[in-house]
Amino acid sequence: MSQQALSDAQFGVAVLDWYDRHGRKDLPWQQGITPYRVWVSEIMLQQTQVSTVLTYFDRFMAALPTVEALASAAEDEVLHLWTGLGYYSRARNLHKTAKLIVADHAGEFPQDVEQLAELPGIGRSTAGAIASLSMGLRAPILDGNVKRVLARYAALEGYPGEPKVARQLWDVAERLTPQTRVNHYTQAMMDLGATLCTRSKPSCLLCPLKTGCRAHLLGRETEYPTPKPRKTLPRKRTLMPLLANHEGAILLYRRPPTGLWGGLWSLPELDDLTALDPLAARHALQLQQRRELPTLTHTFSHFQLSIEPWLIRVKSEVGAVAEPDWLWYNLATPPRLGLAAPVKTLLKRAAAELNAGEMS
DNA sequence: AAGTCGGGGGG
DNA sequence: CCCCCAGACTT
Repeated sequence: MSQQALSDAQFGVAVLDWYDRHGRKDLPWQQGITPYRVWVSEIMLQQTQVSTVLTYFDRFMAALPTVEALASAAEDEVLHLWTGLGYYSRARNLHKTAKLIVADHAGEFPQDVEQLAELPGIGRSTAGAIASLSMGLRAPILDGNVKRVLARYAALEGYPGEPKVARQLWDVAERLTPQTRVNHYTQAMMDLGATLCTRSKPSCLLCPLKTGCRAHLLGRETEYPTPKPRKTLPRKRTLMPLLANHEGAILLYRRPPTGLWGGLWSLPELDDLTALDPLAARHALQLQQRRELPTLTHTFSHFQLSIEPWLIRVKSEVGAVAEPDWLWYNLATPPRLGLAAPVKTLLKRAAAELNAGEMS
């Protein structure tokens, strides 16, 4: 295998070869394959992990072995068989579709992706899965596994939930789907995503696509696909006192080596002003004038921090700060040390405030 | 484009 | 705790 990107044809060959060696072939819905069995399994597997579906599929098929049996079953019976699986509209749509197939299609599934996708509960991806897995039709799928494989293979930027990105993914999926053995190809793509190309810690060294995978070549596998953008980040607030002594120095402490702002020097964090007294006592400080500065908002990847800074004049005994991991940060002759970004901003503001105070 | 539907597994 | 899972449908 060359170290260059794979051609579309080579992609299909690599995937099919991997399927022959490592693809899953023993799942219940892979035995005695019919459109009905594949359909039921695909609906169950929507947003539901294989291990969960395993405990439902056989029982459902034993109770309702044919589309006719399902069509004539009571809805209560269908929902009973679905109990615990969640997303119960899937069961209701399953029932509806069974009735439609019996009534309008003589009990036979439409041999056509577009018609399949018109049925209740069957979208484009599920239609592609039914068509390819049970009918041998050349149709792409795009479930969570395949999205991940393709987004990494093409190093496709953007959240797949955006229509523009989804369209690009479908284009890639369409282009890479081979002309033959589409059933094995479809199964292999899902298996790749489920077993090797996992969300975290993917097993790239075992992957048949590693020589052509752009994300892997960039060493950025886990950066694709772009995760769902968090809408409203959790909000937290904190009060940061800028304790300024008479030499124009601010009290900082060093954060623990790991975690947020690990090892950086930062301002103390308090829930409110009442927490100030213990802090002052701890460092032998006499609190004097204090004034609130404008609130500063800092956004982390996982939450938004609202910082309420207070500039507080203090009188300290000489050499009072004896504890390790605390220091007086002299604004006039700043030492070279790591500062959290908002802390740096606040120190700058404090310096301006203190200078202005002296001039007035 | 965003919200809804659900229970379970994994980090 | 949060995110995600063989998505589809509604608003």
